[in-house]
Parts: sequence; C-alpha cells; structure tokens
Amino acid sequence: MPERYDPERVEAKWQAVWERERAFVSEPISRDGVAAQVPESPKAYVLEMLPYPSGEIHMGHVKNYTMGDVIAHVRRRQGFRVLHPMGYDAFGLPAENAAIRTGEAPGVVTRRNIDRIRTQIKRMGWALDWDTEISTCEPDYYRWTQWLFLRMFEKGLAEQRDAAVNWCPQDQTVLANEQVHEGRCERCGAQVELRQLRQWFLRITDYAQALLDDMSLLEDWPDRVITMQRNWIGRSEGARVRFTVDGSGEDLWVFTTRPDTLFGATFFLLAPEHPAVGRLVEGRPECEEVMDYVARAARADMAERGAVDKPKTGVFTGRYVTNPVNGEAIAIWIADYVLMDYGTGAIMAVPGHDERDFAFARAFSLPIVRVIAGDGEDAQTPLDEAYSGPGTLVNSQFLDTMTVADAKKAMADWLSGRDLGEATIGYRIRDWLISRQRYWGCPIPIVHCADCGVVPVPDDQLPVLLPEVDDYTPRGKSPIAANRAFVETTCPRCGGPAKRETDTMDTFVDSSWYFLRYTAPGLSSAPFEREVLDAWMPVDQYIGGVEHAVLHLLYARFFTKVLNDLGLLSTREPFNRLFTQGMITLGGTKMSKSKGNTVAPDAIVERLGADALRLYILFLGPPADDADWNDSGVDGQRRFLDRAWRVVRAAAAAPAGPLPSLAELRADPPALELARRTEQTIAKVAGDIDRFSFHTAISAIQELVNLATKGVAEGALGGAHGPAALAHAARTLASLLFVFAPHAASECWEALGGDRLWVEPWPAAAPEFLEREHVTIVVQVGGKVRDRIEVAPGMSEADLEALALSQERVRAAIGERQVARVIVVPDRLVNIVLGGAKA
RNA sequence: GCCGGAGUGGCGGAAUCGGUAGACGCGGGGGACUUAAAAUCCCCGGCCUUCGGGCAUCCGGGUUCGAGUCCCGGCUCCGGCACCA
Repeated sequence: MPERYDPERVEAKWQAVWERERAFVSEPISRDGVAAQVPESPKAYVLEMLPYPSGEIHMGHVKNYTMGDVIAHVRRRQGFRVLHPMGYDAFGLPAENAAIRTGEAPGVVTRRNIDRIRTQIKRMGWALDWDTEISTCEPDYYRWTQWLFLRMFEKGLAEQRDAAVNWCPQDQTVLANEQVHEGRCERCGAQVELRQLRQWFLRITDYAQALLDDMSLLEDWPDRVITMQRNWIGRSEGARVRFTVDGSGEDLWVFTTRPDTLFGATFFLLAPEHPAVGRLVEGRPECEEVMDYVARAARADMAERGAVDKPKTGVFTGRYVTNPVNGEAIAIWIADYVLMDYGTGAIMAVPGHDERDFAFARAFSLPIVRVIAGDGEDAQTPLDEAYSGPGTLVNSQFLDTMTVADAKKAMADWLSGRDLGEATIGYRIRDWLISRQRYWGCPIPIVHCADCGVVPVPDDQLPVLLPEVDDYTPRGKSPIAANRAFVETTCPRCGGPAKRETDTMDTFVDSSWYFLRYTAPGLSSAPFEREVLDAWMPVDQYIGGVEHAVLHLLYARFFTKVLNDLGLLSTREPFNRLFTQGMITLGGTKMSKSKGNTVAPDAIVERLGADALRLYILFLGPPADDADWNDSGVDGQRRFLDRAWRVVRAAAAAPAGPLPSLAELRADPPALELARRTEQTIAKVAGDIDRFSFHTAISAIQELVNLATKGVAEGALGGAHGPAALAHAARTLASLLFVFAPHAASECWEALGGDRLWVEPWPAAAPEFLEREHVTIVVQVGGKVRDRIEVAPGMSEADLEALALSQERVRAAIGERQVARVIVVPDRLVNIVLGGAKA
C-alpha cells in the first residue's frame, strides 16, 4: 500500500473495475426478445431527478446524485435488488436557443452535451446502471410519449380548445399556469400576456380531488411540498348559483364560497375575458366604453393586473341580472379583478362581506348591505369595512338568525330545490396547457383533416418524427410549421389531404413518465411491461429540488393516476418517499453561470478527487437546508481521507485475525475502547443514513478514525489484542466509508485483503460491544451540575442517591440547606432538590 | 395578507425520547518533528470572574426536580402562494 493516498490513480482504477464487471446493473429490466425474471429479493428503486443536459454538471447535481448513491449502496448491501438509473431530460429551450444563435441543430448540440455530462457523471463514481440510460429527445423514447398522449386523447383527457392562455412574448410560446410566477415566465422572466388561443390541454382538473386524496398514500413527503401542492390545487367548498340576465334571459353562473351572503349581493361582475361580455353590450351606448376597457385589460401584463394593492377599476355594462333569492335587479359591471380562469369568470359581489367587493363598491358608489352581524352588532350596525368574521345572518329573510355555517347549507338546499344552483367544490388548479410553439420538443401526434376534424395518428405510424428545419426561430408558431413535407399529409381516417399538428409538447410531459421507462429502456414493442414495471414501482426514494413541487412532482402524480386508471400499472402514486434537497450557494447566493459565481465540480475533482467532493457535499450540513460552499472545507475532507488511509495502512502493515471476544479484550483496555467505538460507529452510521443525516454519519466515521489514529500514534495498540482491534476498526472503517467515498474505501478494503466491497453485506453492530463499561452520572444540586461520577451501568437508584450525597463537592453545594427531594435517572443523573435552611 | 420552515461559538453545524450544550469539520492560537518550510501529529479555543463561581442556545413569560428541546406571547430571517370570489 503506497504511503500516500493518490485519488487520481485510485478513482480511475475502481471506475474501470465497476464498468468492466458491470457492478451496478439491475434485474429485472424489459428487453426486446428477452423474458424478464423477477428475483425473490426485496426491491429498492432509488431515483434522483434526471438532469437537463447542459453539458456541465453543477454542485446541485453532485449533492443530489451523491445522496441517492449512498442510499442505493446501502440498500444493495442490505440485500435489496436496486434500480438506480440515469437519463437526460433532453428536449427544451436552452438547446434550441443555442441553435438559434449558432445555426447548429438542437439535436447535435444536445447529443454533444450529453456526451460531456456523461463523462462528468462517470467521473463522480456514482453507482448507476448505465444499461438503462435514456434520453427523452430520442425517437425510441418520444415515440412512447406520443403513445401515452394518444391513450389520454382516447379517454378525453387530452383535448384542444380555445382558452385565454399565458403567452410569453420573449420565448414566443404559450406556458402552463405552473410555469408563470408573479406574472412572469419562470424560464426567461419576461412579463406574460393573456391571449385567446386554441391549444392542447391535459385534463389534470379531472384529477384534482384524487391528487388531494391520494396524498394519504404517500409514505414520506416533506410537509412543505404537500402544502404547496394542496394550495396549488386550491380546493374550496361553495355553491354554483344561476343568475338570469334581464331582457335576454341568458343564464350567468357564479361560483361562491359564501352562498349564505346571497341577500347581500348588490351587484354582479364579469371578467373582461368572459364570453358573454360582447353579447351583453352589443348595440348599446355602453358598448364602446366596455370594449375599450376589455381591450386595455387584455394588453395589461398579468403582474400589474394582479397586484393586490392596485385600485379597483371597472365599467358598467348598462345591463342587469336578477338576484335569484330576492328578485332584485342588480347591475352587471366588468372588472379586471375578476379572473376568467377561476370559477366561472363571473361573481356575485357582496361588498358588505368581501374586502375587494367593498373597495369596488366604494369606488363606484354602489350599495352595501349587511347580512352578517358579528359580536355586538345588529342588522343596522353600519359597515366601514367588509366583515368576514363569524356571526349570525341578518337582512336575509329565511336565513335570519342562522349561523354562517348553517346558512351556507340552508341556502345551498334552497337553491338546489328550485334548480337555481347547488353545493359544489371549486378548484384553483387549471388544466395543464401542454402545447408549445417551439421546435425542440415532442411532436403532438395529431392530424387535422378538413372532413374528419382532429384525428389521432395511429399507433403503428409512431413515432411522428421531429422534422429537420432550416430556421429554429419561433415566430408565434412552431418552426416545424415551415416544413411543408412534414405538415402536408393524408388523413389516417379518410385518406384525404390533411395537415399535421405543428405544436410540440411541454418538456414536463416527457419527464412525467421517464421513471417508468427505466424499466424498459429501448423496448420497441411497448413503453414498458406491466409485470416488470410492477416489480419496481413505486419509486422507493426520490430525491430532487423543491422547485418542482407544483411542476414535475404534480404532473408525474397525475400521469401515474391516469396510467393506473388505464390499467397500465398497479400503483396510484409514483414516488413513495420524497426528499427535497437544499441549494449549494456561494457567498449566500445561488450559484449561476450568468452571474459567474459558480464552483465547477470538475475543477474540485481534478484537484482533490471525487471522493473528497462527495464527502464534503454531504458533510456541509443537513441536506434539506441550503448550504454555502467553502473551499477549505473540501480540503478538510481530503485530509480526512488521508488520515483514514494512514489508519488502514497501519492495519495492513500488521496483519491480524478476527476481533477477539469481549471477555478477551477486557485484558487490553485500549483495544477494547477501539473495538467498542467501532461497533458504536456501525450502529450510528446506519441510523443516521436512514434519517438522511449524512453529515453526522460522516462525523461518526471521523471520530473512529481520530481514535484509531491516536491509538496508532501513541503506540497504545501494541498490547495483546491491539493489532486485531486495529484491523477490525480499519475493515469497518472501509466498509462504512464506502457508501460515501467508494473509490478510496474500495482501495482500502483491497489492501486489507478484501474483495468486492459493493457486494459485501452491510455491517451489523455486535450488541455486546454497545453496552458501556461505565457510565457518567451527572450530579445536579438544584438543577445545576455540581459533580460527575463514574459508575458501572445498572446501579440502583438508592445506591446512586447515596453515592451522590456522599460526594464532597455535592455536600459543599448543599451546605446548610435541607434536601427536599432527590430525582434519580438511572445511568444518567442525580438531581438533589433543596428545601429551605436546615432547621 | 395567508400557508410552511428556521434562529445555538469567529463560521458550517451536533445534542435522535425533557436529563453533561457546543460532537465533527472549517478558521484561529500554541507545541512536537525539521537546518528551514511544507506535510503530519498533539494540545487550547462561548462570555465574565474577586477563581468560590456567575451568565450563556433570538426576546419576554410559563410548565417541570430539570427546557436548545414542551406551552403562550413577541421579534427577525428564509421559502411558497397571493384581487382565487
């Protein structure tokens, strides 16, 4: 064994061994022409979110994949069959934007980037099954994305419809609701506009309740992700109420969570985008002013329009609706604070009990009526602000004197009895808009025929290949629309001339099912096989960034439920346990290439090795928290590997047999101490990894190394059993360290005479060594620590009390005062509670 | 505004069930080895102190023999959503 640890040589050596011996392949995997056999052993599907192949891995990837690697290694050595795959989320805007700049095809850019990122991933030494590698931009993958889209189309879950949608003027494409933050495109930051367009949607709203209900099936997800999804789905209980327009008799429906306040509805509001607006004002004197307001609302960007503190604006239509409960005619106004995409786009305004309606009523001098009386209020108490607290109904005929809760129910019953409405549930979540007017994505497998309408491409004509184009610049429609050979086709149904759909799919569609394809990479007959899929799903441990809480993590849950309903797989939820990691920052701010404040993993690996980086990234702190990068911290982990190496080297230089029994070791206290610490470390590391406390697991290994180092340096391990204890400590050290620093540990293991550490059973602590020889009893007087005494474990309470009271320092602390009580916690402490002065 | 989370040395953090606050690491100081340096190893590092001890886990209360940990009230910071009827 060389005197110095050389990471460059050692890491290259073991990476070559793993590749040559195909150390981390999984079974079963579906392959063409091969019948898969499901082994008996329990399974562990360990998955990290797949990377976008930008060409460079970053510290977030290092953290993500290293955590997964630890779990996968431990599970494998615990006897599980493990699936730990890797792939690339390869469609998307960055490659396309690069293509627009350079003229190079996105596919060329992407495949080159994949080659680069694969090299970097391999250099980290993660135990991945490279046989299952997938890339979402390849036809053998997106063929099945199209196939799944068609299954949804058949079930009415994919549909094309006109809607007011988010348009990003920078990226020249529509966006899903989930991809807009504070009125801005989450990708480029441009202010999003609303446009009325015909687009493809997946009906995720059909699954809103299931997405809430099935949260109970999840074994371990972070609270905040659950909360974010719950808020995003935004369930609220209320009622639908039908109002009828005076004159035309047209029905306008509203959704309200407060049907109890219906007698307080003094006016009626429509969103500017509401389809009834044009009809209402057509040919009326208000028409011009109303259409002008509508046009202005359409131009305003979403962030501005949505500002909470913005003064209320609106315009009167000159029309009225009848309030169904009291027959009153109330004015219809248009107001931009009413949103077309929530509820029905129309609301009954109850200014007495809704803050926004109150502000609107004040701004336009509309009537305000009290229908709820809070504590100490009655029907006449004036309202200087909207009251939304608890109380009893007033000015509300048959609801008067009821509580709010009772009145909600009574009104819902009253409405449904007269066919004027019903209790219903509203959701905030909107259908998932998946069409994109961009090039580098999965083509939507649909043909538009003048005679047959929207026609799905038959399965046997898949994949619809993404065609070559000359210019990737988006101009409001997908660049592939310019390729006539692609667009002009024949209708699969009638054989007549037809045009292909030219929108591509949101890349989040690609990543909504990739974790299923890992069980059948390259299978040409189906996206996956149910038997093999069921042998792996659900993912046992999923790890990734929290930024996907209401994007990928919601979409993947939706897909899984749809596929379950289609009978394609058995599980209702894709990810049984989820861990969301914190960011690695530099100087407290997010690392970003554009700001130039990044630390490249490559450079660290080159200087100190992958193992030091892997250790450091996990040692930084609790992995769920953000953590700040510190160069000298990695140096510290490199030094730790050197210390571990020296301990192993000392052990290898003095070969010894197995660890003697506890009884034999008692004759050699330094050896016994090391043996005990070794077993304690085994117990602690396993427990810490189970609770994702990698940094304390590494600390424990460091403590073991420190103790062994000290023993070697001081020559304390020269006794009868010293060499055996040292050898045992060194072997255990390598065994535990392996899951964090697999290269160095494999080399150490080999030097100690071991073979293939990655298949070596995970160590179990010998219980007899975990029992302590003696325990420190803390002696408190009046709750303050006054002394510490060493005793054998298991000493009786009476003996402990007597011993504590006999201590000189304790007696001094008690002084002249009286002992009122003595609390004894066996093996831990004695607390002497004092009363007053001695009589 | 609503929802979620967090406040512990110079720094990252530990204390898993209410029982020794500060493990492990970084940085700092001292020592050994060396002609010297690097590397390595060892030791010391919360604050105050009349050297008895006193005070210390964001602040103020409370429960308890005992609180970083539990309860109530505040402050600060981070994240998510936000005119959602």
